[in-house]
Amino acid sequence: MGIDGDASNTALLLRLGLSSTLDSPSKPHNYHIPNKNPSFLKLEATSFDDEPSLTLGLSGGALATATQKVDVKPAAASAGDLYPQASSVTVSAVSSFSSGKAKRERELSSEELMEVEKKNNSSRLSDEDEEGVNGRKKLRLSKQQSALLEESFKQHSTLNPKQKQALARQLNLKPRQVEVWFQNRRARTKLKQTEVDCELLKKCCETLTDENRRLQKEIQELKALKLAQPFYMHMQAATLTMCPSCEITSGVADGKRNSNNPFSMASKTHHFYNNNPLSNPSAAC
DNA sequence: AGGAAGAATATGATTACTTCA
DNA sequence: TCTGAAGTAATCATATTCTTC
Repeated sequence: MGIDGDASNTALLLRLGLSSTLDSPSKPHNYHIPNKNPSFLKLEATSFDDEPSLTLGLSGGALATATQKVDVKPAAASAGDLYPQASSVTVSAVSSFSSGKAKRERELSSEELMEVEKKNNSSRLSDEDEEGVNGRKKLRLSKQQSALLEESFKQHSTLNPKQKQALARQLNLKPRQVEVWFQNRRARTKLKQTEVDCELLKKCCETLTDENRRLQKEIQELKALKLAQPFYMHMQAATLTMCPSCEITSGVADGKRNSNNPFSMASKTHHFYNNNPLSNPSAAC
């Protein structure tokens, strides 16, 4: 897939390049291509038809002065020998202007490339050489590598460049691979956490549903009680006015008020809910 | 054969730094 | 010299692809 994408980009850019004059790019230094917007790229490239700084000759190095990225290209090509999955090497002159590839080629610069070349005889190299350049080859991390990565991840879920380099050296991997591993690891962690949160919310939802059901039932019971209220209110008024221990004298008035407000829980609780007015009227006190 | 795991890739956003008018 | 705009590079999150088991 990635290769197809590269191919299409290549076709586009080559076409644009050929439509331009290949010599003397007039804006070699400041030319900027928004690598995240192909349509914009096309527009801008055509609008600069007479200033063809986008002519990325397939011969490679033709526009070596165009950008810093192009300077990296020969090194990237050598790295491509090591890492066949980076098949974009064949179109590196073009793809170096697209975000992902450009980044990777950037990463293969300087000391890393030296390191990569040092590793020419590593076991991984022989494996990848055998795989050829078609399609990407999936690396299988060894248990030791995974353990060390996990250990490192426990300490810090993100790496600074030095840590990344050191870890890559230690693991005999590319810094990019370490970076990718950490990115994926963070993503997996987040996914796991999301799943845990989801489970938690489900349980919470179930609890609330139960609670809601219980409260609905209670409402039904209260409504049923309310139907019988005239009888109870009558009793209540009489009882309250005669409460011997509290000597509540406002019973009648309160009783009237409460009868107008059947949801007055304080009075209801006092007289109906917590106590049986029929058995012991003064117990609530 | 089909699914899961996970490595790799693509893409967009953000930030810091540099350059230049 | 200061400043703001534009360009560049690095890094991250996220989504997706694709290989391997």
